[in-house]
Amino acid sequence: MVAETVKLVKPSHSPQQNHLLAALPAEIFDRISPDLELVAMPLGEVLYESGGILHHVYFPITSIVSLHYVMENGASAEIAGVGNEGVLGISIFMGGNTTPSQATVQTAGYGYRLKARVMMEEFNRAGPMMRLMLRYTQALITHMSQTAVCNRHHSVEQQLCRWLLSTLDRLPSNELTMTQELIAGMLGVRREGITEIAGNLQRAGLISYRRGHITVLDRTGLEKRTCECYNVVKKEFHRLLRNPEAVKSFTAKQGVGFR
Amino acid sequence: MVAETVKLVKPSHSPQQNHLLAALPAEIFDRISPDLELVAMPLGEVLYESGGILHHVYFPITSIVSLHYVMENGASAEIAGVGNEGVLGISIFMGGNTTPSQATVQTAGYGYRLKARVMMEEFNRAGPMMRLMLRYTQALITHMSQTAVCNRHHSVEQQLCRWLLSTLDRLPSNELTMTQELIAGMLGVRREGITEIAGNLQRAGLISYRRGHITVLDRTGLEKRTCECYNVVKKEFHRLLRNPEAVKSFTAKQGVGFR
DNA sequence: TTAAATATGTACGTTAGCGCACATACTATA
DNA sequence: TATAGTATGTGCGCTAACGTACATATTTAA
Repeated sequence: MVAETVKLVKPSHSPQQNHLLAALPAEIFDRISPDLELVAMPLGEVLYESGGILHHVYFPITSIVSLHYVMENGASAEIAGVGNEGVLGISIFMGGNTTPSQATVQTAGYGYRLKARVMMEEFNRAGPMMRLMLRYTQALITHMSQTAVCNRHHSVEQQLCRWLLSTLDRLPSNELTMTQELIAGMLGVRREGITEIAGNLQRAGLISYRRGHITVLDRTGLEKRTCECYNVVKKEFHRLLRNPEAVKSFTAKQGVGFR
Repeated sequence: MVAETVKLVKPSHSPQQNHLLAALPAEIFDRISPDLELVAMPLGEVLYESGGILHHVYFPITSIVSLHYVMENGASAEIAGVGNEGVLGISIFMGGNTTPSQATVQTAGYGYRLKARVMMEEFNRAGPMMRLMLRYTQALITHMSQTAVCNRHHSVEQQLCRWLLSTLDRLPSNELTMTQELIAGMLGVRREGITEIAGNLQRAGLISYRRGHITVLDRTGLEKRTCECYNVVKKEFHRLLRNPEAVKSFTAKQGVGFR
């Protein structure tokens, strides 16, 4: 009873909060778990620079990281976001050890990291860890592809709704701590554009916000205003990482949670 | 002498024309080569539909295939192009066996295909074939990422130049057989826009074209007009698939050609 | 040789989003 | 509680790209 109270007051972090780690068969999880290192991931921290060598893979649990590319003129655009459903540093096992894109913490929080060497040892067993990582990478490819299409064809309003929804999917509450300036940077659009659209959404009763905080009031309403891209990506993550059939192929135990 | 003439008149197709196949160590190539099937890939052929199950991987040699997503309203946009430097059907080994995107032949030609089962047998040896495929996938991820960024920030003229250059990189001559309508479809823009820009490029002496054919006259000129994306992707392919260090890790013999 | 189909050219009004210049409001710290 | 720093609001002209509607070439098939 006492222990339970303590848990409630100070909920301890657990690797299981990351859906990929949670999906590993016990045997594998136990093998890597001594090497899992809980790390704080403060807002703005750069996990890896463009072209920089990666030393760890990161499994976010309460943080969200943005994969983006910074152009020569300083402008940038998000390629994909990664939260508790995923992992950062795929180029470690895919090969090359570095990418032209950058990874920056977009929502502060915690995550677990694993030394590149440890990940590679496990990956090279060519077992469940490898299959899980490749499946996640395939899902990430869908995410990136859809971002490309979305950037081409959809309005900033649709994209903002999509971004809000997918960020929400990775958070425990319905409040995001995020300035409009930061969101504009993610989407690669003007801050003023976000201000205007956020105002519209607020007037429509879908969100409410104050300086640096956005609360989603009507999720369904946002889903109505966003483009098909949100659902395409969500369904594909679900299919690849939770679907029973898919899961059977890498572990007989359980799938990867994805709300 | 006679044989040589015959060769010149009717140059036979060879799996080595695909840079990935050419990069495989002899032992592995010999093992899969009986299963490599030369196939014609006519313009417009759909290699796989959105959501359709893949039965083969395709290694283009003279053809170019466009990976694109078709939206609910029928509009579409290219995510990446794949020619003799690559392979189609990565979701076979990445997992999931299907993707929301579609693959359509954009430039008619030939390619070799391999049954999914054969590819998987080789991939599952977790040797050079696996590492080569993962490295290629990593390069493709960069390509897709850059497409997303490019769609967000760069002008249609820059994107057209980029598209012409990367298509040229996969062809033996400097002439593309391609209507403006098709190009517009690839880029996901209006046909009239392409007409106008192509006119500009022609007046500037960079290209010349007639109904369904475009000849690049001044490659350097196009490179000056395109955005950084072209070079980012090109360098990354080179680094991942030709760089000696990279190559050493999957074969002691040779790298993957990429002009 | 003609007709039909397809490809390219041109024009014109519309619009989403940009760049810039500020005004206003909130928040933290002195 | 003043002040500086940061976030948000608003307006305005500008431009790239869009949608639409045709005109004019060029190729293929009848």
